[in-house]
Amino acid sequence: MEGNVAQRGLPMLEPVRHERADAARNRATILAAAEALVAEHGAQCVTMDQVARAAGVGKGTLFRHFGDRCGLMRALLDERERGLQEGFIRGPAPLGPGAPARERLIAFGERMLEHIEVQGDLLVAAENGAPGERLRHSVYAAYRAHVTALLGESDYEGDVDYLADVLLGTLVSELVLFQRRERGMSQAQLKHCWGELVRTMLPDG
Amino acid sequence: MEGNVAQRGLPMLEPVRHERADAARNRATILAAAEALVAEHGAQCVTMDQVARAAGVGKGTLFRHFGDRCGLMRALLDERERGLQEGFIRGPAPLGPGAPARERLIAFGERMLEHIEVQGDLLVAAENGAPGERLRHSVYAAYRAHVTALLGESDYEGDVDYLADVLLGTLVSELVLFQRRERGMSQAQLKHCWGELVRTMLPDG
DNA sequence: GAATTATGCGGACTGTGGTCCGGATAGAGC
DNA sequence: GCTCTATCCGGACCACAGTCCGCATAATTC
Repeated sequence: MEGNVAQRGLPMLEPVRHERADAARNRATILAAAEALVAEHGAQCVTMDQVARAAGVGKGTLFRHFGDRCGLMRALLDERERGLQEGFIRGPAPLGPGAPARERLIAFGERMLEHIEVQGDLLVAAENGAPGERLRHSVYAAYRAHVTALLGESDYEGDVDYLADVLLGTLVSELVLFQRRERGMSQAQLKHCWGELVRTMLPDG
Repeated sequence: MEGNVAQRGLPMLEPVRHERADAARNRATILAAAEALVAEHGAQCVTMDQVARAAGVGKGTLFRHFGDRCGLMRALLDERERGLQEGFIRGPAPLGPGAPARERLIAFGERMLEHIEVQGDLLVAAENGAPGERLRHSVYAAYRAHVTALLGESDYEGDVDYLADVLLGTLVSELVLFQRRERGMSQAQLKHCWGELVRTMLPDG
């Protein structure tokens, strides 16, 4: 697990002893097997036993590497999620720096909606853990920090931390998928509504 | 289960055959047992087997009456939740009719925050079901209809259905409990932020 | 390359939510 | 009261997430 933490770029106090070669091999095998199974059956329908069997690995190995089901799903999302964050932090405007905060925020939401469009079921599976776990997790913290920073740049006068939670609540994958699939809203509509929402909250720039 | 539906006041096409006496007795016994267990151990720590044993009833009975764990939790919340809805619909202003839409909306959120304060864990347990189930459920639909109606009364120009989801997303018990317990926000702070949020979205009355 | 140790492995095991179905029984009709 | 049937009951059963621990082995040290 520590090896994994190191790979994810999370803070660490001292060099983590590198993972044993067989462990690294197993992690890769598991991820590949899980990815294939998810692609074939959908994230909701893949069981941990299936993944273990497909990877030719014991269940214990699976859980030691990824902690729990959500951890495995997050690991599958990890690469693409890091790509997202790159775009927010260092990518071209309006997503990245260079545009006014309001435009960046709108672009952020639109990007997230696209992400949900593609990774929806996986996101739901990854967020579907113990109560509050989603909010405690570093991915949420990163998004929140980004939104909070943008709100701080703007001339919004209220509590930016609170508003960040409000805005991110709008982009919860469970909700967005519901709006898309069961309320029949198009992605364009959702993007438009998001834009209007942000414009209403941040009237100028 | 149909008997339950009738009790809850949901739409029904024709008179539901009344529930057998033993079934009604069992439902009451189960609810009493569940309430006691939840009061003692907290909703998260109560298992369905425990409830069945405490009620002196088979597991099958439990699940036939309440569908699943969330259903049982919802049933425990039911009475108080109906009280809430009464207050919104027919209670005194500013919660009920008589006040301007914006004031009613603010009062609505404050009332919900108080509800979460008291029933938090039970609410989380009740919402913690299959993905999207929460949103599909009639309780959410009722809240949403109420908020949508209030927004419709106001002079808000955007998509009121979308805004209703946004506002209700702010009042998700998982999020509120996180803000209260792990972010150290007071209830007064949350109420204040909610009020500011609504005032920002609906600048005039 | 032998000995030692930390790390990883596997799969049996547990706890829990949820299903199923043979048997019991309340209530209706007589 | 007797019969009949729709409804309900109970608990054995299943699926799945997650744990545990004795065994295997990669890495390290000499």
